[in-house]
Amino acid sequence: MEQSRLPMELVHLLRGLTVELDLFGAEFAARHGLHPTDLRALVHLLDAARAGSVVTPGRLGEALRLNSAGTTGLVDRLVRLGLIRRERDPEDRRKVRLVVEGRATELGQAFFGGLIADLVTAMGGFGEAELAVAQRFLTAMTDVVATARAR
Amino acid sequence: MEQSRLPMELVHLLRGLTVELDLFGAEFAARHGLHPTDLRALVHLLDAARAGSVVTPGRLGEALRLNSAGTTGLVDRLVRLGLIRRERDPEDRRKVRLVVEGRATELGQAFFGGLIADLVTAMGGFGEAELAVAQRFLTAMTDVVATARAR
DNA sequence: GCATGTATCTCGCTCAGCGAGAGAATACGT
DNA sequence: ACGTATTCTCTCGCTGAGCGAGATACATGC
Repeated sequence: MEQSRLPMELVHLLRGLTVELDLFGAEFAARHGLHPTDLRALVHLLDAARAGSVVTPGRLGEALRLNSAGTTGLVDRLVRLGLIRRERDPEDRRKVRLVVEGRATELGQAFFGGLIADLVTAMGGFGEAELAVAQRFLTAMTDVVATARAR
Repeated sequence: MEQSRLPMELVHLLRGLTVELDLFGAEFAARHGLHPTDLRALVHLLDAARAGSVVTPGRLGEALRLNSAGTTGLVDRLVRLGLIRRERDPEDRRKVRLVVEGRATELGQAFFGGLIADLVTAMGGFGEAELAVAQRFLTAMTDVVATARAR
């Protein structure tokens, strides 16, 4: 029988949170007729669009750990759903730019909008200093996972 | 141009953390020749085993959002990998008990062991009061997601 | 006993993703 | 310039995870 310690409880909380977020995403995806991978791609594309960076099939596939054949299939699906369109890069005509359509932004808003608002509201129950602690904590944990992954 | 606020930064941190953890899991799974679903199932089975509760194909499929056909296939894979075995429930002979083998526990240890140790070490950089804040924060965020999911 | 319900499995199918490699455009060495 | 290597994307054929429909076996209420 091991003693109940705070760190282990926190580990389980972290895992539980990711499980909930994954399920939330999976259920949202299913409700909108797209696959988990499609949603992950959408998130990546919207992030890039907000950051103003160009996404090509190659970069998208790399981010999602798909090979080129799978990536082509994914992009085909997103195009068929009217979420993105292909555009030849005039600078390097081997490349294809993936441009997000209005529908994609709307869908992203529907996905994140409500949840983000709820999360921010819940953060209202914490003081500025406490949120700063949470920030430091999350950053530290993310770094640990990223480092472990790199190994 | 919106002002940069702490809550939004925290939302992004939460998302980034789940992405890292998902990738960590996916890469571990690939390295051991199993699919993301198999790993999710393994985690669920080990959790249940630790809690001393019985898992049937029905319960497992429900937890993973698979239908009965997919669940049978999943269980077949795990059996073939030597991670679990089927056992008829003597109380209700329609049911099958999924019993984890030693290999499964070892694999779970290999998956979680190192990461958990690193996470706990990183938590050493925080005071008791700070960890308590992190705990309250994570609990609140998990509740928000769970509630949003239930809607 | 018979109908109804529950737990699991079988069958046939769809389609996401893989490996291999082709096609098209660019970069580079000489 | 010119052929060769490299880069980016797409095509083809295939495997297998997961689905819908339904079969099978056991349990339970009338």
